[in-house]
Amino acid sequence: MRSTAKRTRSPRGSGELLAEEIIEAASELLVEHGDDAAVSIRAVASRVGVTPPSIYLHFGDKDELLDAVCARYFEQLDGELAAAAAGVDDPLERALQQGLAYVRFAIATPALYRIAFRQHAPGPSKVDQVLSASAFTRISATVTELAGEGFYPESDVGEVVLELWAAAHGVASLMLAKPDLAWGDDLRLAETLLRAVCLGRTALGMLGVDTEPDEVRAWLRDQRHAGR
Amino acid sequence: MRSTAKRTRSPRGSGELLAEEIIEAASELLVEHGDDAAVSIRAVASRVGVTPPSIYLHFGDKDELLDAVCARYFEQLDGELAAAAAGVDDPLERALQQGLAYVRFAIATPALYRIAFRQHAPGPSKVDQVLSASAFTRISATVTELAGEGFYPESDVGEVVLELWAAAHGVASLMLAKPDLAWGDDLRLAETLLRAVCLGRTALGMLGVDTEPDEVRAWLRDQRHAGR
DNA sequence: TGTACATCAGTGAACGCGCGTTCACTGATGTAC
DNA sequence: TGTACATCAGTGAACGCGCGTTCACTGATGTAC
Repeated sequence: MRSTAKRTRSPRGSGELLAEEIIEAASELLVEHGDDAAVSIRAVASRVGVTPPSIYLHFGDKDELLDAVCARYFEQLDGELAAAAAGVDDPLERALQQGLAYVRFAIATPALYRIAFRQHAPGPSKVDQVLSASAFTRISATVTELAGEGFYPESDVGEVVLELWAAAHGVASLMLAKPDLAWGDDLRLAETLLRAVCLGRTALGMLGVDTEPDEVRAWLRDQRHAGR
Repeated sequence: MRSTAKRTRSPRGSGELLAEEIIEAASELLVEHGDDAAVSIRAVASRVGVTPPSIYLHFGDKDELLDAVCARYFEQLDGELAAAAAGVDDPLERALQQGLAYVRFAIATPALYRIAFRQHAPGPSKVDQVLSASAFTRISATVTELAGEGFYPESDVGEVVLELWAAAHGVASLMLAKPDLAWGDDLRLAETLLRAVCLGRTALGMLGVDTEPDEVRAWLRDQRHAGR
């Protein structure tokens, strides 16, 4: 473990500086090694240029540090989503772009993404707070706008948000876990999937097709026979 | 770690028996503790009623053991998918049922599911072989049948399979990672998502709507205005 | 039928390692008088 | 202006632990003659 040059002692007022450096160092270790085994208290301390016990001046234990890393990661994700949405007026297109930005962000930082979704103790955590205050809210806003335009009933917004998230998460996560599958060169598959989630229910709903399997099937059969 | 009663020595011919017992013990540890940290060579050996070095008579190292556990898990998944498909004649309904069975299986065994998707060394592994020989093939068969009925062009089958898998994986994985979100009581959300993936592209395709964002948007606007 | 031997599933003890965390400590900096 | 003191960011050394893995070994079983 290459240790960095000795850092100069923080000024009196705030050790917040070191806390930031520690989070940064842990994130970098994850990005560079692509493996959470690379993140030990010792490795993080060494990269910051500080001794291991110093970490405990700023974080109660290792778990708290990892939580902070994830919280910061979700803040960055929110930034990416904001950037992807900037200047995109149509809410449908915006939902798509945000979904794609999500997938891009995830596959660019596999180890961080994986650790951000590690299981943690039940109950409210800092990570969940940050997440629901930023990225989640941003997606919700877009979907709410879609609902406002009549794409879905307002009461479906929460559900649609979860479906979009699940779709984006699914494709990103699976691409990371099984990179040898035929994903194609770009994110076209992700795009198709996200579009199906955004529009599928709308299209069916507008055509007056109920979501009951039997009715969907019957409708599709009719369509097929009519179309031939 | 409670150790089990001493087991009797395996008969001469095959130590395959112990290998099976070891895989089983490791799986049980994952299910019971819900945490991969609970699976150590020592813990597995102790549960089988054997000393740690015995494990190495059957598996080259810990990673090989975990691979075997995952391979077995995917075989079981295939069994679940088969059971879910049994007696369901309509391929659309079958795709839906298989997707739901996938989600149910995953959330019933969180730790196993998580470890089955851990990152492993690139290149062909036993896990991937098993997976592509069983569950993956089973889903492909259903989707191929859908294509045969005209739901998609044959050339889209591979893509649709990945989309279905990503959707099922996404919802399962996210439900496990963020159980506090508003998932509802049953798998209705998963069902809606899977249906959107199965039907969304079909519905749009049948209506002659191209998948280009602009055209989709225009079409939806028309629909909305016409419908009001 | 009896005996020497090969086989091989499993043992017992130990290895070195890196881990998270604790604790008494240092020493530079700011503050009170 | 000078001095004693409080503060507190960071140190150095060590703790106990459980881990994966190795290695020489045992002892029951089957086989050859």
